[in-house]
Amino acid sequence: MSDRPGRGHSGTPRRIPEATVARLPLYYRALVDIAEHRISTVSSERLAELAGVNAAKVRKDLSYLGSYGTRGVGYDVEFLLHQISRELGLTRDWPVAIVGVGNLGQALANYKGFGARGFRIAALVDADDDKVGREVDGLAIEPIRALPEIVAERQISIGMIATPAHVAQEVADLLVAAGVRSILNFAPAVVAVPDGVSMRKVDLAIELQILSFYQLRKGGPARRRDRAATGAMDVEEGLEQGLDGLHQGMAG
Amino acid sequence: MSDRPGRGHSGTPRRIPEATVARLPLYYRALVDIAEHRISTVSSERLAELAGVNAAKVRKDLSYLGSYGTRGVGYDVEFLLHQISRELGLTRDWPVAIVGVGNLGQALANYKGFGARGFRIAALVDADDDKVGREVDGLAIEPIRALPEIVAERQISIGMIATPAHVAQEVADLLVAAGVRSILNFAPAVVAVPDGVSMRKVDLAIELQILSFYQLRKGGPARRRDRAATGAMDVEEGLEQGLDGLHQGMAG
DNA sequence: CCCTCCTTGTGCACTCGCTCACAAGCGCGC
DNA sequence: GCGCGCTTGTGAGCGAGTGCACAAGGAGGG
Repeated sequence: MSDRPGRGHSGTPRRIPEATVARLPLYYRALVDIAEHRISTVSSERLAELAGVNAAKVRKDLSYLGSYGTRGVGYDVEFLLHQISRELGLTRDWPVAIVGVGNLGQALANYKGFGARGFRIAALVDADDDKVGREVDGLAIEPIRALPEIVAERQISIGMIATPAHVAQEVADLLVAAGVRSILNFAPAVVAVPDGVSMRKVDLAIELQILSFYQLRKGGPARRRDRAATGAMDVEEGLEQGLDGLHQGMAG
Repeated sequence: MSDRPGRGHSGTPRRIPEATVARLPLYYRALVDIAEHRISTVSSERLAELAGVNAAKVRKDLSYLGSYGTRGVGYDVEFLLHQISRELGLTRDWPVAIVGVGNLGQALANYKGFGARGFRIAALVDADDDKVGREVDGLAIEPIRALPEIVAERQISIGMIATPAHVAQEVADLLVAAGVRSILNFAPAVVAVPDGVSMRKVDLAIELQILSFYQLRKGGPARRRDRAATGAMDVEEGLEQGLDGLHQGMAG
């Protein structure tokens, strides 16, 4: 791993395309799996398979980070894992605040998949005074008027909006005013943020509508279901053993 | 996504680009808002503003559906609403099955935003026999081995995977084998489906990692927070009234 | 009936991302 | 030491999506 050819400066080596950034977490996840199997080297082809993308894309994506592979051999799993972690900021602690502790907010607070990657729920905030003081997963719900102090004192960098749609913009404004620069919006509403603030949105209803669009073009929901010609029997034969596996594994 | 949008030549007037399909739900939502205000006509510019996109894009997107506008006037709100509803299949009933009734599955089952658009939770399925029989939001949890009958009898067309990652592929196979052709995957795992089955995924951890990537490039989480030069005071002045509004509106 | 105003619909140029194909380069065996 | 096989890294071509700018064309007033 000799130093990168070209500018070996502490800043960004190259500009990483947005599409690549969105795939880095997939590679990260695949690499964690591989590392757990005590495998020390992985090819772009194998990594592509595990991440559900194509091999050329993997190579090009990884080349944006630097020349971390060895021709004829592949990528060192641990080293690549470290590089991607560093690039994504997964070596740090990222305190997160959840605004709106309804169904979704509670589910997010209880979700165990975050902490492992360094995303730690550091605050639960709600405007409903009846909810304030209640605990969810060991964390007390706090009033939204305390947001500025909470954000400042706990160094909160990411805010999640899990409120009804009609207050999403107000909540976003409050988060921005408090100093939050990254927002993940779960409310089904268009939310604008000023320059310098990142916003991503997750909208379940939209995903369903996209699915229903394509399902319509397949013959609609009422049409008689004919087996897909390819692979139907394979899947069906795997059904029994699938059930066995599920009973052990699926904890919800 | 796995299925190519262009393949079915069953009477589609034009092929609608995938990017446009993904925006139709935004227009739909904006139009519903407009219709509630008793406004009968809307321009592409106004619609763009409400949907959070650019006006030329709105016009091009809508032109794929047909020439539904009137030059010099705009679009008829009710008519356009009807056309988009029809295109997205929102005039129909779409029974949905949720597999995996943990935190996320329960939150999805309780979420009220679906039914209004025709997406009705018709089944809750889990592999854990201790959960079977319990009710969530008035719907009993059923054993996963009953999935084939459930899907067939209730005409279920969409399946949501809300299980742990390591069983997501098995659950997807079971859904496909049972006849489901549209899947929304919430499990943080790569899931492959055969041709003819649509799959979309929602991964909260990935969204957070993307946010943290960009936040790192802004100066990182530990840096002292300096107010954004532009607009900071405006936002802050709006803070008090924002709180007032929130107390009335935010029900969580 | 015509003219003007307004907004739609779209041709065009540009950017971004994807895929292919292949040269470059590393390790290993002979 | 040398070639051989394997895998990376990347240049080039291509297709999708975006935004501009403008022609096309209703509506309404004079």
